[in-house]
Amino acid sequence: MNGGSDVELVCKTLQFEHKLFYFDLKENPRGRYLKISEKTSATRSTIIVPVDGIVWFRDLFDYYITSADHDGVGGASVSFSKELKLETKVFYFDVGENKRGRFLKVSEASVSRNRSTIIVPAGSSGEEGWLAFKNILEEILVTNQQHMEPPDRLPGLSDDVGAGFISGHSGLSVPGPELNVDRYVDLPSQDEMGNLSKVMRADQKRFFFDLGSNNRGHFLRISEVAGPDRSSIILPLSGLTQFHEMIGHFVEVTKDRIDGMSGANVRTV
DNA sequence: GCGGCGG
Repeated sequence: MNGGSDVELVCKTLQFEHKLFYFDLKENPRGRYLKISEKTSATRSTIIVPVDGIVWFRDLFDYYITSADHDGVGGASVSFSKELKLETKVFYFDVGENKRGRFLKVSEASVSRNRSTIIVPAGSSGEEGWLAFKNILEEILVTNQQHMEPPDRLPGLSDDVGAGFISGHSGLSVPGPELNVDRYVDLPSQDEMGNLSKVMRADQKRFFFDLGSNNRGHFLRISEVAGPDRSSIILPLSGLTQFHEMIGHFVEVTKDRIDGMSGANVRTV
């Protein structure tokens, strides 16, 4: 509801069948987001996607396009439902079919707002609608990365996932197809956030966890050190909660195999 | 000249 103050960075429209989709990449002090609205003559509905989610939307559309191709057209309607958790929101992707054709329903559920939904028709001869939609997302991703480097990173940590959009460096912490791990690794500028380092061992291996930051934002570096070699993964803090859930998932799934061993050899440096 | 079963 905060009208006006948000800057529009990119505006695109897609007309498909009798719907008109608006894509507005906008920015406000909390970060960037993509507003996607679907407009028909009587109806307008909107979902708000945090910048970091655009790449996932692109991938999901791609997924539905390719898996629909791979699958026979006609026949039983496939319903691969997926859900995408971004910050405080959950987006649900569902394919459906009725007499009008196949469609992809994307709905956003967030606290304190009623669920909003956009529905993207697949098209009559394949998945042209989804394809066109994906292409727009692609263009927006490119524009966001190339021409629109955010000015200055805002101060403050953004691992508070309850707070809404992450600040400042949003567009650059996207775990996109070309995540530049090297760039992160070689610009350490470490420890301006505190002494938060931990080490753990598993079997013969040692793993270091280090919070760090560079001009692109804050991150957690997890390194496996073997002799002179160190290999790391660099996790933007915006992904930390999701990472945690991932680990939790696998802990759960492998529970019976690792019972009694957890936590035995973790210590703080 | 459309239309999407959830509440």
